[in-house]
Amino acid sequence: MSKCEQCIVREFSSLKALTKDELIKLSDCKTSHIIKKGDVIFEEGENVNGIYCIKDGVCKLTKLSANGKDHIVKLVTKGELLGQRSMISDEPVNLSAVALEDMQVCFIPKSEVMGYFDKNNQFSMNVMKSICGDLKEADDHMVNLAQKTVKERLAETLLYLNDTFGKNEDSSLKVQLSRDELASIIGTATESCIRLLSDFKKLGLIELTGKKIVLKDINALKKLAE
Amino acid sequence: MSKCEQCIVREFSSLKALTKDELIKLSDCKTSHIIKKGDVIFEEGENVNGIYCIKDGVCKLTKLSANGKDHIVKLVTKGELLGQRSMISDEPVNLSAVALEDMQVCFIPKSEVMGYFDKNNQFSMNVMKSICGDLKEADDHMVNLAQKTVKERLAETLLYLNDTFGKNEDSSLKVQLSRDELASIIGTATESCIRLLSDFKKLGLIELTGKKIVLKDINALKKLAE
DNA sequence: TTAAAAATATGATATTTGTCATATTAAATA
DNA sequence: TATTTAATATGACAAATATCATATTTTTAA
Repeated sequence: MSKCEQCIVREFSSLKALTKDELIKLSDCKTSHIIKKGDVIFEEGENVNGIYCIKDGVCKLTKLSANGKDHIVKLVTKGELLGQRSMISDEPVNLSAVALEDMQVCFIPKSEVMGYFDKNNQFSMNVMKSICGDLKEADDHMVNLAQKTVKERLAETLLYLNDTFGKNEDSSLKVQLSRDELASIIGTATESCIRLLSDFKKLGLIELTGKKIVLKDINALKKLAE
Repeated sequence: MSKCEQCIVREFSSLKALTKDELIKLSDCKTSHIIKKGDVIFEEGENVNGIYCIKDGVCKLTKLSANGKDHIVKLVTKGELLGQRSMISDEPVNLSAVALEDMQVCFIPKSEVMGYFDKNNQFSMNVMKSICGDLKEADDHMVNLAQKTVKERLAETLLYLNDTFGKNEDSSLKVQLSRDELASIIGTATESCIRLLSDFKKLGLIELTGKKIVLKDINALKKLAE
């Protein structure tokens, strides 16, 4: 079993506050998992009873809406934690987590994590800050959904994917989303999303090759996103 | 200066975890304020450096969008706290707070509150749970904005106002919002909001008398909201 | 490899929502 | 109270977006 001490998740997440002793104990109680693209890590309504550390890969957090469609609330990538809100609220998770690519994750049981809250104030503060960051992001996202047009949201989302997850060697966006998934981030019909991508292509803003998307004119996209 | 011990805010908020000693100290360092309807408590981008306790009244939390319109992210009422996220993140507030009716609030400086985090674990957990609740609410709200029609969102918002803030003796909604404010909760143009209210009235779902709104057919509204 | 299934693309059209113009009513204030 | 200003209301129209149909391409799996 791999040690937690040099893990990328420890480096970037709230877990960076853990002491040597806490890390050794953590190494013993965690379980490692390989998740295949498309696999469900947990589903809305489930009792997860712990948190997941993402060692590698990206997943989407989705919520089923009343009309039966999934909405993608957030993308989460390596170095980040999953399931904190649910653990703290002591409630079932309110979102589903599905792998967008092959992933490596570790699971830490709730009993272990709750101990850190009691004994390690810095850890508590880190978790709080991380959740506060999510909340601020959610507020921003909300206002965008309420006030911006679909075109603006698409441009913004493409820029976000570029900034957050970077590019492949062929300079296409690293995170590959289906048109359907892209539509469910920006909150529109799949056809509308496809149509706007075609428009962007015709305007020379992007290049489309199968699922691959290359951003050709970042400045123009920024203007479109306002 | 009034004591914090019997205050409604202490009863319902994270502050319920404070000890007798902490409460006595708190009574000394807090400042009380009367806020008039329409007054700004704080503005997006400001450094607040503490939290507000709402003893009485309701306020709106708004965020300016790129197109210059305000969006109402959340309504906050007596017994609740304001400014927690900003204080924990150590950032300017990301939302403005404006009184919807006359309010009584107390301000507790950051230095005082941060001390509780170090010494009182139950207080920390309470704050975390409260912010986690906000985050879950924000996720729900986000999906509604992305997936529901304006009509569905209006019906849902009317029901929410009824459930959360209750009715006056004349059975009209207690929180009085202008059509403009209502529109900026549901994320639509003021005229569209007005038009849909008229439709609801014609269908016998609500009654309109000036600013007053009476819900006549809750079940039909529930069906409309899905 | 080939057939079947799924994803992407595009046209035609309907519906929803926004915008602008203009009444009408209510509220503020001189 | 009278006058001004702001809020509410409604019509006419334009723009944005969704829906349905269908073609094309890509992916999956027999």
